[in-house]
Amino acid sequence: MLDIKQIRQDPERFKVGLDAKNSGDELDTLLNLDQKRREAVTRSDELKALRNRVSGEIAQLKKNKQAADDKIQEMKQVGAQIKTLDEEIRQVEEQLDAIMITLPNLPHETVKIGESEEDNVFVREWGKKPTFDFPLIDHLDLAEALGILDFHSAAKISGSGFPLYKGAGAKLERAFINFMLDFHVEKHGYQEIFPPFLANRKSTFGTGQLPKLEDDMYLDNTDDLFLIPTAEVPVTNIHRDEILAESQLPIKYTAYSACFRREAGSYGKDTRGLSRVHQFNKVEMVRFTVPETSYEAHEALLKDAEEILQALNLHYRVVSLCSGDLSFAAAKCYDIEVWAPGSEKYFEVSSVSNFTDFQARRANIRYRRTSDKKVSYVHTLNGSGVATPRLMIAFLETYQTDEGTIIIPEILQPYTGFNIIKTQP
RNA sequence: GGAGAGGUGGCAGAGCGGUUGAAUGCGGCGGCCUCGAAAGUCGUUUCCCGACGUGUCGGGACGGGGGUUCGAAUCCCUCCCUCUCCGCCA
Repeated sequence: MLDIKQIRQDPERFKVGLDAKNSGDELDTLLNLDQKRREAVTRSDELKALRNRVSGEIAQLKKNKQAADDKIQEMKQVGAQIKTLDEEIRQVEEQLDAIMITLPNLPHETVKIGESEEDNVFVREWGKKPTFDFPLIDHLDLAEALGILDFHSAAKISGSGFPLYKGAGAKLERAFINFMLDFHVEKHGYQEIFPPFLANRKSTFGTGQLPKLEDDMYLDNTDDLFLIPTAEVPVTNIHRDEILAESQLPIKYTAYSACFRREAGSYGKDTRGLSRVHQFNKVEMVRFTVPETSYEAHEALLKDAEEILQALNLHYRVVSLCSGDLSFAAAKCYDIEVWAPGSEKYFEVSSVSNFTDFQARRANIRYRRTSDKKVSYVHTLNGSGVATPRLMIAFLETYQTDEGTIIIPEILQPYTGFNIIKTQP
């Protein structure tokens, strides 16, 4: 959520920022409604002040056993006026909110103005594309031949786009998760969280999925709960409606969760095998910081995610999203794309975003400054560290042998308990 | 799912129609005391909205929403949540 006071003070800045995010220009309507609201609030407050004063007088009169009927009659009128005004205010606020909740965060000054993915900026790469002296197979053919991935059974159980891992494949998936969690806890100092996988409307609104992305989430209608599309939702909402002490910041959480996405209408491009699925596993990192340090934290978060791929010795590149490709709540975002040699493609395995005070304002997450005891909004950030399906793609394709087996790098062996994946029985 | 109890400030816990933003205690912060600390003691300690000389004034908030009333933390309705017991269940 943006700050209506800031918009009021400097509409031009917001106009420019929203344009950069290809977002509608409802600013004039918004400012008119804001004006209307403030005028009505002032009138209502004046009447309430009158009512409070006279009600006090009535109380005195009654105490002294004197008649107060004329004052009571008068206040009855005032009460009716207040009711009408408050109803008017409620309606104006409803219209105001309807616009406010659809306005995206403004892009940071370092973000390139652009339309789409095409305009994203290359930041850096790590390692290089590995070379092989035998013909490569892509992850789906590899995994099905090895018997570690079974989409056919999953389709029978649930539908298309649900992975089912078997044997060493299941163990490898679990190894990824445990390896990443331990890494972030032990090397990067995050506190581990195991959150609920279903979240209510307030939570999904707080992180910015609602209202725009409602159709992208699975909804349990009976209880009005959403299957989380990312652990960002429950973990960020841990501190919803709280005022933290500055001394508590920064807060660093990491959490594994299953993630559920309907991915409606995304059939066609880039959907082969594990590249786009309805349910996947992800280890997420979430940070809460004071505003002054959020961009430093953003860079640190990016490095925390990168180190996972470095530890697994997988080649990747980092891009900085242009304004038009930024998500609704993000002010700045890096994507990490891992190289999959069999598919000959880069796959996005991590999005690392700074939401500044946008989510904090929606979720009402604040902190009290030590210096002047004033309360203001924290900055929230998160990044995948990382999502497993595309990691699996890159991993299988990078570590394949000419015999169709998969070599497990040493760092992962304590988690898998084996050093090679051969055809499953 | 059924029955009962309850949701008040950072926490505990009063108030149950008329200066109650809210007693009291704990915690926090500041002063005094002390070489220093503890103890003691005095003071202080919520957030949101609006107006303007930015500090003051006005309004609002006692789980959320609605109602009754001149006036609601206090009465009524409704939803949510927590606890206890019963039922069901991994």
